[in-house]
Amino acid sequence: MEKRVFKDKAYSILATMVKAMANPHRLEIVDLLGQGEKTVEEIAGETGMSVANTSQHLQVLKSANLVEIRREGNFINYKLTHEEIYKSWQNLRELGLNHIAEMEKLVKDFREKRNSLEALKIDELLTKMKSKNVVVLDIRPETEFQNGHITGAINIPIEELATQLKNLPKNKEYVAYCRGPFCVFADEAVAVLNKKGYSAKRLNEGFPDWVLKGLPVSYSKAS
Amino acid sequence: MEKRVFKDKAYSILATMVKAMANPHRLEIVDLLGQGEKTVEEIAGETGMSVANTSQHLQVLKSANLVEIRREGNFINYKLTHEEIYKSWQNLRELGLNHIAEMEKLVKDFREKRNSLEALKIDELLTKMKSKNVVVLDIRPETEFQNGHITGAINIPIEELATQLKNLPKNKEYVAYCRGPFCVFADEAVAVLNKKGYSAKRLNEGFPDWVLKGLPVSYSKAS
DNA sequence: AATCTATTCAATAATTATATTGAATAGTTG
DNA sequence: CAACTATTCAATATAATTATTGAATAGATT
Repeated sequence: MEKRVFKDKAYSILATMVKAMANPHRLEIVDLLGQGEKTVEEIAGETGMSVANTSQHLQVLKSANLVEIRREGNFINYKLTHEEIYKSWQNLRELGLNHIAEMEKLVKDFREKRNSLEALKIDELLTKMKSKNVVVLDIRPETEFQNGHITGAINIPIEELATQLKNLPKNKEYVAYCRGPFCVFADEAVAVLNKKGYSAKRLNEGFPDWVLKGLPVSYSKAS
Repeated sequence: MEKRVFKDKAYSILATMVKAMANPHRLEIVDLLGQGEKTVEEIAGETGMSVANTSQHLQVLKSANLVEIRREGNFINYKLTHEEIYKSWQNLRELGLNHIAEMEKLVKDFREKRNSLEALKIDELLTKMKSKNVVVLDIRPETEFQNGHITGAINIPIEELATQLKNLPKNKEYVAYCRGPFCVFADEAVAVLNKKGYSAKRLNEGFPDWVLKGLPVSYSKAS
């Protein structure tokens, strides 16, 4: 095969894969599936899209082999085909967060209103976990927590936070995390906690980022 | 700002960036600019595109802040705005190379014909460089070599290989590298060397990958 | 200032991507 | 097997992407 033909094919194959990611909805789906498998309906619900549109975007991801399905009764569960796919997304996400001014401003404005601007990096949390009496809060839905969570974290889904406050002593330091930098459960939790007089910050990254760093993870069986 | 609005904006900003990469020609340009800055004409020449089309694609990359320009007389030099951009490309490239069957087959077929299938990884080259009498050949054009190369490598641009053979002893082991996995200078060099009875393999990765690993690099001034 | 040169722009045509709607399908449940 | 449910498909309209052509521009050279 000739040189130029080879290159054209190589870059085309890769561009096809990149194109499959090059859409806001599909990036959000990839981000969401970093938590584990989800049904079409769940994905539609989380992303605010219609089911038909969600399905169509999932087909695009599936054609590019970025996601695969597992049938379970009437439901079809989608998941990422490889962990590396989340890694690539994470990489692109960091590129945007670090170098697109518009992106920085968007996150800053959003977090300022929720007192969650002063966020911790994973490395900073690790230091705190060793030396301080810090409580790590997982603000994701219960099923995602059961699927895997930071070892030592306690699960308080955002809707339960208000009623759980009475069990949280005020003399501790709180770090809230959820799915990733664009997951706002943690921001909402920090807003509530700070308002009630707690010392709370959010973790910049989310659970999948913790996993990719090879840090300790625990699971809990559904009851 | 409302939750959904925030997410829509965040994923849209990132999708705009990813879209800027989601094209075979633009991926090739990003790959090429990993070697350092190039003029529009040079990029057009290397990629086999018309100058007008190249310019148009460069505008797309520039709008996304992936590349920036430096004027020099009549010429405009394009370069990547950040090293992380190459890193993201590298990441996507590896994803494709490892998980797209079509991609694996393409590379395998191409290299089999050139006896360059048995390629070394950077880590393997490092081991060899310590213990063996290996000669590292940089097959890129002279200007790219001068801009930075693997410390200890000698530069033999592909057109000069035939005439330089007389200076290469046959009792050594040769490892040829160029720009990256899709750069075929190294494959061509390996094909020539093996045909002439040398023991030669190509390096899987290219010079930018060596740099991103933080390995030793040398420069040479233009004469 | 006139000419030259590298690059960009504008207009076009062809192709591809997207969201919406409602119908079709495949598997489950009664 | 009929009814149901989750998902996919097909058709449509609108919008975005791409390569080509030739003209325009901005800076350098004479």
